[in-house]
Amino acid sequence: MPELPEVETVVRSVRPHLVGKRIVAADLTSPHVTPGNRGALAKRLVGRTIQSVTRRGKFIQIALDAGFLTVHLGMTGKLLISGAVETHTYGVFTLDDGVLLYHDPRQFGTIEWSPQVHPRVARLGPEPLEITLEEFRARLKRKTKMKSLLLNQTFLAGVGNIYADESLFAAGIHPLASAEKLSKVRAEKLWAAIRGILAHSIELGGSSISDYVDAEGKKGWFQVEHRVYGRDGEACAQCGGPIRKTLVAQRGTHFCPVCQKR
DNA sequence: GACGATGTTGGCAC
DNA sequence: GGTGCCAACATCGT
Repeated sequence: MPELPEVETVVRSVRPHLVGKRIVAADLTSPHVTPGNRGALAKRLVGRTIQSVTRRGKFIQIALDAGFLTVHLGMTGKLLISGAVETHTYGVFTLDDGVLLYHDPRQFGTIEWSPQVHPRVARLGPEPLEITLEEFRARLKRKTKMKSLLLNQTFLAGVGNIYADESLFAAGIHPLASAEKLSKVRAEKLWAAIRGILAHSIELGGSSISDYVDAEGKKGWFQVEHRVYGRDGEACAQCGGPIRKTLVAQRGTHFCPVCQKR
């Protein structure tokens, strides 16, 4: 589900319900989502006050008056500020005013506490909406395929499968194109495409592919703007030829063989 | 019912 | 530092 625009949307929707609230109870029930001693984690959280909720890459950082609660939604994670406890609800945070639920059928997501900024967050590359063109170009100097590089969170933080495919299409770059051989002009096109697409998606509340919703249960609408992702066999919006789907870096990769050159 | 695919990441072998 | 492959897990479509 969640790439940068979806996580940003979740953060914006959950923030006003959390900041300033105190955690009075935490019920954690998945060894995958909350590895280690869950009882000890719950105990550590009780009594803490939430100071801020921010996004870094695809991570949600909840700053407490002692340490950080870092949430990654994995493929199917959801944070909800209301609703019932269901089969795949693996976190229930009772607040002095309200509740925060974590729901994650596949349990690829994680909720972890750390005294400082989480090491997984510390390792992330720059934010795509903040990086300068100069720095972006400098970071392209790697012997790898563009699709793989865009998925690498140490290159840029927050781009996933959907936005990698959409950005490459918008810039007219083949997913297998070599990163280090990208021309100056095409590098700038890609830099601008990533920014434009992520920003536009945030405006539309992200992409709701299967059942993605924000913390208040609202769907996003950027999926209707997808030009290649999930459009295998459909006509390309630019040339009318068929969009193709292949496998790159073990991930389904959608592109237009006519509009995207290596 | 079996099989393959799904928005993510990490570990392993090479 | 790369790539390729597999792993975690549940659900849905063919």
